[in-house]
Amino acid sequence: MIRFHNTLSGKVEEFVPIEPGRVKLYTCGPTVYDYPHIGNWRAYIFEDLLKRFLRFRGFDVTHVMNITDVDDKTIKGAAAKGMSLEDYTRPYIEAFYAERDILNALPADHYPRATEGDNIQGMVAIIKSLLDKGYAYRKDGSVYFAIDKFPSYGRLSKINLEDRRPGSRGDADDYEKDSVHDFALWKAPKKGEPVWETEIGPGRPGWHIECSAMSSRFLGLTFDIHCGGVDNIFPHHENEIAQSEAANGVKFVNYWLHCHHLIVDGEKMSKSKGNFYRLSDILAKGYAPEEVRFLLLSTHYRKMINFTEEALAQARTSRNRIRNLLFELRHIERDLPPAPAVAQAIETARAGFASGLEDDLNISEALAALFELVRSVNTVVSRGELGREDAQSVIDFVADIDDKVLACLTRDAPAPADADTLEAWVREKIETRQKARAGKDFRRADEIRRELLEAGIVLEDTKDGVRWKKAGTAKS
RNA sequence: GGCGCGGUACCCAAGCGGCUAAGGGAGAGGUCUGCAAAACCUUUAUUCGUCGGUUCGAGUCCGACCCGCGCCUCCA
Repeated sequence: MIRFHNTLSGKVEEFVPIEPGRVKLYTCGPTVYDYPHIGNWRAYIFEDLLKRFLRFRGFDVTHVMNITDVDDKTIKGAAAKGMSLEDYTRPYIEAFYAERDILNALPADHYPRATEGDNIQGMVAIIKSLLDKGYAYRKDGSVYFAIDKFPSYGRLSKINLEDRRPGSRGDADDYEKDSVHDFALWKAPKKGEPVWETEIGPGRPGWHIECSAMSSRFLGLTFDIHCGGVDNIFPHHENEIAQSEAANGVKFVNYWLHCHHLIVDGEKMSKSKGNFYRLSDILAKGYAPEEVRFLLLSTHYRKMINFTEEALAQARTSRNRIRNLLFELRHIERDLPPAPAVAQAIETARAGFASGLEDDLNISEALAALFELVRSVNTVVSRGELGREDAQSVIDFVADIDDKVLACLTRDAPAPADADTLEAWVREKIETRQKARAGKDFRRADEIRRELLEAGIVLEDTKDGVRWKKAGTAKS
């Protein structure tokens, strides 16, 4: 049984899709006024884990992620550079796709942009329906949603509007509304802003309406899962529910999953504090993308991650424990009959891994199952009792869950163009060192080993000869 | 003020009513090794922020309190 924490109920619930075997998933994507930061990736990697797990369990997942390319920030940014919205947002969209691939997140099936194709028309249709039904009203060319017409407003965020602290609302809009809590569906034209001529008049969409329109376009009026960061619960997702359910008269989303924030060195990431990181900043420190992904993945999605250099280092050593086993297994050549204990250990790990993730994506439990396999297999290896066949079974199992779910264990960086010359150079060094060792010239042998280490090559002297691997790529 | 999250070993982190409190890192001792690396074995919380309560039995449920944090305005 798969269970997820549903923000709507505040509880962990059994997951039952609308249509057996299929999951319709919508995740709030980037607002492309700037490059994505590592906190954004926490959310997208959580969503990737969710999607991969559902596919792992055999569901056919349709995933839609919107790209917000028209809002206050993109308009302002484009205006400041004297560019069109499209030209202004393009590099950020491209960076988002590029980083997604670097972090090995699966692409969504659709990435609708708000300004693209008929999307604005879709939004207008909902707004029109809301006006017809009396949920929305016009004011000075703008259209607002009247939240007092929608009694269940606040159900998702558990916000009682009467309790909201007076004076803290800091209305950023320059528009007049009947009630301060009402939100804009459609914004009247302003100088220097893009304008769409539509049935409800000229203007541009409010922020929330795009998700209502674009989710329904691909997933239907009611769909299974909607994700985002906790900060989206209010007002964004609350407003989406109000708009969609008022307009359509049916439930909008069955399961709302929200991930917690990532903080850096114990503090919220912000540009003014100077603790604002992009993926490229982390990679520049010498960490591999897979190590970053492992860290983002290895903390439960509803728990805050404290992103620190130490956490990154721990993610690396932790991940290396698994990779060291795979390295070891690839060198096993003995032919021994398969040990029943190994097959048993693999099955235990497979079951533990799956049941951990089934329980609201309990990644700690899933990884613990994997690490228990690592230890038990290492034990057999250290006794020299593991044969080639068993080794391959373990490799296949790890490759399988990595390929389908974790996506950060077995994939190696592409070999550099000069891989062959590197290989030859290392072989030559090892040979020289072996001669030195044979002549008990350990000082010379250690020198060579140190030289290789500085080049990022780790040597291991084993009974069956010397072997080498690339070290972690961090500078220290 | 309202809503919500968290406080489990040196660090990260599961467990959420009942066998000896998962797992990873780090530390200590041992094995292997010329020395390393990797790995294995042993070891590191009579105790789960504090104080009460419920219970035959509580990190696990209830209440109060202390500490840290997020949201309530754009934000993953």
